[in-house]
Amino acid sequence: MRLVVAICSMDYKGRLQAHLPNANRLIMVKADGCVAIHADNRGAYKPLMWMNAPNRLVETENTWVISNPKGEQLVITIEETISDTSFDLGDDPGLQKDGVEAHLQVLLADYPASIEEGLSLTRREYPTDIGPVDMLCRDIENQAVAVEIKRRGGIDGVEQLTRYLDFLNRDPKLRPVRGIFVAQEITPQAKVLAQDREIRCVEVDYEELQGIESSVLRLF
Amino acid sequence: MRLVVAICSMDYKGRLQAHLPNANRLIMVKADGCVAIHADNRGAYKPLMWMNAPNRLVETENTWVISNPKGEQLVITIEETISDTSFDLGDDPGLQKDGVEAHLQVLLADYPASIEEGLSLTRREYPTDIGPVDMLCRDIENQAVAVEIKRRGGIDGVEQLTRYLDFLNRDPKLRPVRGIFVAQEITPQAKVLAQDREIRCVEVDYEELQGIESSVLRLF
DNA sequence: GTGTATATCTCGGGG
DNA sequence: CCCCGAGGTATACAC
Repeated sequence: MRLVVAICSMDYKGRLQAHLPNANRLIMVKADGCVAIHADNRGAYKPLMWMNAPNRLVETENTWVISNPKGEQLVITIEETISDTSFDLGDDPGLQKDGVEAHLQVLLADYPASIEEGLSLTRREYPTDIGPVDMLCRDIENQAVAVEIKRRGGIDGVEQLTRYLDFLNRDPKLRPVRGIFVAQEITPQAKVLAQDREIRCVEVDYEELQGIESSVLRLF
Repeated sequence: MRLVVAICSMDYKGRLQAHLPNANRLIMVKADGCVAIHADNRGAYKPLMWMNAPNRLVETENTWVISNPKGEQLVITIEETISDTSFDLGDDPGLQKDGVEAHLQVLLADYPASIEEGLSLTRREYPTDIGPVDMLCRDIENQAVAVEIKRRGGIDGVEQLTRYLDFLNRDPKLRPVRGIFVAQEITPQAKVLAQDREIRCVEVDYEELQGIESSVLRLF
């Protein structure tokens, strides 16, 4: 990784056009050739500009031209270099996550009854023409139930489930299919929209589910 | 901006839990207190871990604890510091963009006929109970037309326009309102969904529109 | 502050 | 390869 601190201006032309006037910034060039430019006041997450690998970096006197195969181009004009250092960091093992939607899905698939009494799982990621439903279940009356799971439930999640229901209800073997929208928290607007579509909303407690999981594990 | 290259491990606990094993990485601490960690092989855009400002950084012998008011916490354990430098970059003027959806909207608002012959603009950002439609127009037959504009048109955009149409069609002064989905490119699935909802799809050429704009400007 | 829409979103998975 | 869905999404903007 090469770290260059320099007074520079630059232009990006590709998916849009953007220009950065002259200022002091950090230019980060990673081992794989990708480039990111950061300033001191624009947040930790998003670079001011960037170019993902693979790309070609041509460096002349005071101009860097970075091009990628998709036709995007970043041109950096360096007025003054404050610092220019390089480090060999080696490969990063990457991170281990816990608590995302995928895990919430696993927990709920193990204990569908925590969504609704008598609910039993038919299949996870049940495929439709328009994409997979998180869970397809049968309720206590043996009616098909499509379950969409989100960490945070918003309008878009209700729309998604509505699409799935639309397609699932075209299948005579399943029809009629109703929907349950499950999330750790659901916005009021999403609840209103769900009610309008006759979709049930269920808010679940992630840590409580984990508690059930671990207490069951403790039994075996 | 402080740049620390170090062999370190770290744990984030907040919206989820994540762990990064020991490895050589760059820790970037910006003037506003935000922190980002980058490796040499994980892309230019997204940090391995980060903490947005505002937050509090407590640094002891070989442990950094970064906490924010929302209760998120990042703990970095430093095994060996390779480099530790600081730079005063000053404020960044920020970037100037061209070619995003907002600009596409301006161009289309100036030349609604480029969407469909005889189309005329009633109002941009026409408000509905559920949010503003990009453009409300009248067609050559004087029928109301809701136009949703995207740079790249996907399923979500069709859903959005469908919601607006649903509400607009409750207004007796407008009814019946039809929809046009406008984008530089539209995905096949979005076209299928749009056709299913009787929404017309129009793909426009941004550079061509700019050409019209500049040639008109040249006349005055 | 919450909610909604955008982003050069990025990133990963499946057809 | 494109499309879709998720993200500790971040970020801007309206209510």
